[in-house]
Amino acid sequence: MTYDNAFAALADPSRRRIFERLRGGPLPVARIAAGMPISRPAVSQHLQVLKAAGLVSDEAVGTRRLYSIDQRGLDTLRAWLDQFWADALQAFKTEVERPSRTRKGKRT
Amino acid sequence: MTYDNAFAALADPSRRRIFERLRGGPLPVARIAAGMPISRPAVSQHLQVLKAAGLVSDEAVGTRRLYSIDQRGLDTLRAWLDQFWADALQAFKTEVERPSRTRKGKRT
DNA sequence: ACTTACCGTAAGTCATGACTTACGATAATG
DNA sequence: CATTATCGTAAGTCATGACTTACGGTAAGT
Repeated sequence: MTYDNAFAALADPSRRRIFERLRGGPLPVARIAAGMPISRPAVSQHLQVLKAAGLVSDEAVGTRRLYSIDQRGLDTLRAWLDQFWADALQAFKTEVERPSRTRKGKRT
Repeated sequence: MTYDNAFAALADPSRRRIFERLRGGPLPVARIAAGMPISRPAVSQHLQVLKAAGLVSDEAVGTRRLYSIDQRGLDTLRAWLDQFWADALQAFKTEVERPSRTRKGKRT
């Protein structure tokens, strides 16, 4: 249950952009920072936050450091959402089944 | 594509707690604020943020205001996550299929 | 009509965190 | 061995946003 960090991590636009950039596969830090409007140290700090949230993993390769997406964080988020999704369906179903003569019409 | 707001909204612990509290069905503001360590106006502000993110919807009932979970926000988040999930799988598969004779060994 | 209940908004305070520049550490290169 | 490349960390600045109290506005109750 570390979706606290996961949500907090993905709340920042720069961090989401970094994360999306890793979709194509592992990348070194300088490579990630290349297409971004912020400095390389800033990217490093963001990567640390993403790593702490279990969203990315790093691997030292020579003097470089390859970062890649870690599925564990994604799975955690998905589990949280799915739980909510099921509950929402349940609530909706309950409301629909109720006759509700005096209810105000809810659009779609 | 408003997952910007959705992630930012769920990044706050108080807001997640409010959101989780609505799993059981619609609730008035005072009722939500009852079990929380923050003031009622604070809860109102949080609800506004959640509403702007498409995560909750409100309905005026007399002098009260019932807030309930809006699936649209959840669907948006899920779509974003699923897209990532598919890409991660794709990248993994590609890497495995590559012979990689001159590659430096990647542990598992 | 007056009072009470329930809620949103305004204004102001204060902590968090997203940046920057500067520096040090390690590995490849010649 | 000296140099260069790549990166993480430290320290400091500055904006954002999460709270509070105070207030006004509408609907229900008597």
